[in-house]
Amino acid sequence: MSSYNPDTRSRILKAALKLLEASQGKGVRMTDIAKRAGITRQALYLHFGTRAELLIATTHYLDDLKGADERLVASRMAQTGIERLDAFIEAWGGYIPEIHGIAKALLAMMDTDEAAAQAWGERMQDMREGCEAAIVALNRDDMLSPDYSPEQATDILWTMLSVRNWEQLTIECGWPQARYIETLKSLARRVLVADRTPD
Amino acid sequence: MSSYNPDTRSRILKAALKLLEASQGKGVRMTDIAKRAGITRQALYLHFGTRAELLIATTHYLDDLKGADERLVASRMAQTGIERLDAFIEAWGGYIPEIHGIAKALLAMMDTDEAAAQAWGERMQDMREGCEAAIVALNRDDMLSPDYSPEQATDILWTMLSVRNWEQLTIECGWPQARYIETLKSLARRVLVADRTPD
DNA sequence: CTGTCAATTGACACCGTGTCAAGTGGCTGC
DNA sequence: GCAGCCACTTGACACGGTGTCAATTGACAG
Repeated sequence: MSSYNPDTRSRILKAALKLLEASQGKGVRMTDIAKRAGITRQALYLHFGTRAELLIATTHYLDDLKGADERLVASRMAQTGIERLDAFIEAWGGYIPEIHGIAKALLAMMDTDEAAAQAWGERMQDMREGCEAAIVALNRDDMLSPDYSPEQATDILWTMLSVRNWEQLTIECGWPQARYIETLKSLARRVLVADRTPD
Repeated sequence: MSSYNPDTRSRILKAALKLLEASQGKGVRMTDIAKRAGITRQALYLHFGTRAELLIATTHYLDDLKGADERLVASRMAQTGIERLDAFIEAWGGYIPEIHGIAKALLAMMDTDEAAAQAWGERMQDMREGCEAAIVALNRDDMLSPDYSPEQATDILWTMLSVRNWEQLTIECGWPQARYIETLKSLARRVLVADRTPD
């Protein structure tokens, strides 16, 4: 279902990636990808059954390329809960711009395409686990705000770190990436970390 | 361009609204709306030039119906900055579920349709003004966190209150509406209001 | 020399939006 | 009572994008 000439296959993935990055995920058609990969549109379907399948494969390709797992796993090395929270925000927040194009394309298909919705959902679930791990670490250190249960805190962190929010702050509000990261770290602390006022 | 039989026109708007609400904005075609309004698809185009135009008209119809302006303006009556922040979050946060269906449909068109993008952008700009007013009031009371400029604070509040975030928390995380409102109020305070620890 | 197989060419179906031309039926004014 | 207007209908079609199919080409392998 996906193992013809491996050379062509990765040429397709590269083409898809480039186009999606360049156009921020908007208006990239099968024809365009084929053209850029130097094959015909129909040949695309010899490698990927549907547009959604190709897009999903592209995200995995990107993950490998950028070492997504390594980055996120690294954030688990941090000692204290707070360090871990910071490290996770840096890792994920720094990864968003890299996946933004493809993420947007997938996001746009979600409403109409079941497979796309599921694939994106899975990725978001993975990301959520990172949030949860940070919250658990915070809680272990007795530093989680008493206002929220670990689950609620996870929901909040997960929502704060959504791709849409990154889009809104950096693209719509014009924040530089560095400010995005710094502000999100500060926001997360204010919201999730217990006040240590009396000490 | 939009003034034939006013009866039919509002029947169309009602139909569009019902369908968009019922289906959360997903998969509502011109045919469906026409059918529900009791006319043909082609007749729709006698009243609204394009799907985007119809959707936009539907949002205005909804605003009138629900008294959107009144609600949001009411939040400006509050005395202190903090009251105003709370009032605004309650007003807007309470309005989101009502517009969610149509908002999602419009949101989905944004990538492909210039007019839809612009219309949604304008609405979000209006909403942003509400955020800004609350921030300014907070600042006037000397209660705005020194960590953020009024503009940055507005960006943050505006992003926190996005429809997408509401969707994620209520629909994906399963939060009841009341919890959404309460949590967002508490979040906004923690983030935007200056610490009054020493007194 | 034959078979295999990736890829090509060209055609077509499906869907949803938007357009057009000709027809229908009701109400209005003279 | 009929002429004309006008909202709406019917039916057809174009367009763009995805997905499918059949027949063909050309390379390489045994």
